[in-house]
Amino acid sequence: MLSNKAKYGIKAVLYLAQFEGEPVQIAAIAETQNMPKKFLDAILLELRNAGILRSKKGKGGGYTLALPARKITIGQIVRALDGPLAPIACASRNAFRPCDDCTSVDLCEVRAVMLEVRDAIAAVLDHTSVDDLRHRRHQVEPLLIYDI
Amino acid sequence: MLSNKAKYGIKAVLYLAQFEGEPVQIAAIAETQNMPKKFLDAILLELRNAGILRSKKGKGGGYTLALPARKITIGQIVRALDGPLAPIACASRNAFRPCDDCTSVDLCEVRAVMLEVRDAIAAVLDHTSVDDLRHRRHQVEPLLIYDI
DNA sequence: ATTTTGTCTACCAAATCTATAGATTATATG
DNA sequence: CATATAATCTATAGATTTGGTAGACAAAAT
Repeated sequence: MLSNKAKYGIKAVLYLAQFEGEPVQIAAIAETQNMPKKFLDAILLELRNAGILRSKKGKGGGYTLALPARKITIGQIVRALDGPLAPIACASRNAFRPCDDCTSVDLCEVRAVMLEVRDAIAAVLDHTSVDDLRHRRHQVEPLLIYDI
Repeated sequence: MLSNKAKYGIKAVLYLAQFEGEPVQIAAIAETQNMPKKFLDAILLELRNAGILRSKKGKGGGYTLALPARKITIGQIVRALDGPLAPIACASRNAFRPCDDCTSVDLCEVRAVMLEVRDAIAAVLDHTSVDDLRHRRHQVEPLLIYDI
């Protein structure tokens, strides 16, 4: 599940990517992107602490990307704000934690599928950069094509 | 995110699949599978209402699969218990709902990636049946292979 | 020194998750 | 019919997470 926090975070980074290097203030992002300013405060701070953004205080300050847009993946942003991508902790590759009720981690069928799911999610999010997303054709295909 | 509810639900269905047609009582599932009985009560009821399980009251009663195990997918179970697979409502194909803060659904980049994610998740869960999972070799590959 | 802008600490309301308790209803069997 | 069995329904409740808000503080530019 993608929280509002992560959604705002992605949108904010996407917005920042438009201003190569030039600092943008929180207030400007909040207004143009339609997000609560104070909430965005905390989000941008987390992204800064994760090394995705850079900040500058005082007049003329604001936030910028800490890396080129093609080096920042959506996966990094989501992980920084929502934690591991895996649907369940025992299926996480970077933050594994066994279930309390599980007798055998290795034989758990639920874990087996959820590992596949986590890999499928990571395959998408870790291979989509902010730059990719910005230049993507987002033509929405008719829903019927995908309904099985 | 997979809730405990859905995890218990999958495990319970998997367990039921071992007893072709023969009713199994909630208490028996709860004990052998290490789940809170009363919680499981509610879960099995939901799965019954979703047409995945069948129940029989009274002596000799219990729960059975309502369909052959190869006709029940993990996707069905998860949807019945946790709702839509999509990470965000605007990216759901069966339960679409636009975001409050979104100005243009069609042009939203977040939605575009999340649609891909939802398809990736569904591809796994809708193509894995209870039967598949039961007979799967669940050898766990070394984690390193998948770390990119 | 003052203004601007990010940073930090605390707090809070609402929703969701994870159950639990207890009464009730249907079914099989003697 | 009486009884035991097992699912079902209703109600409630604690814990955690989500989605914020308020206000003081710190750094930088002018």
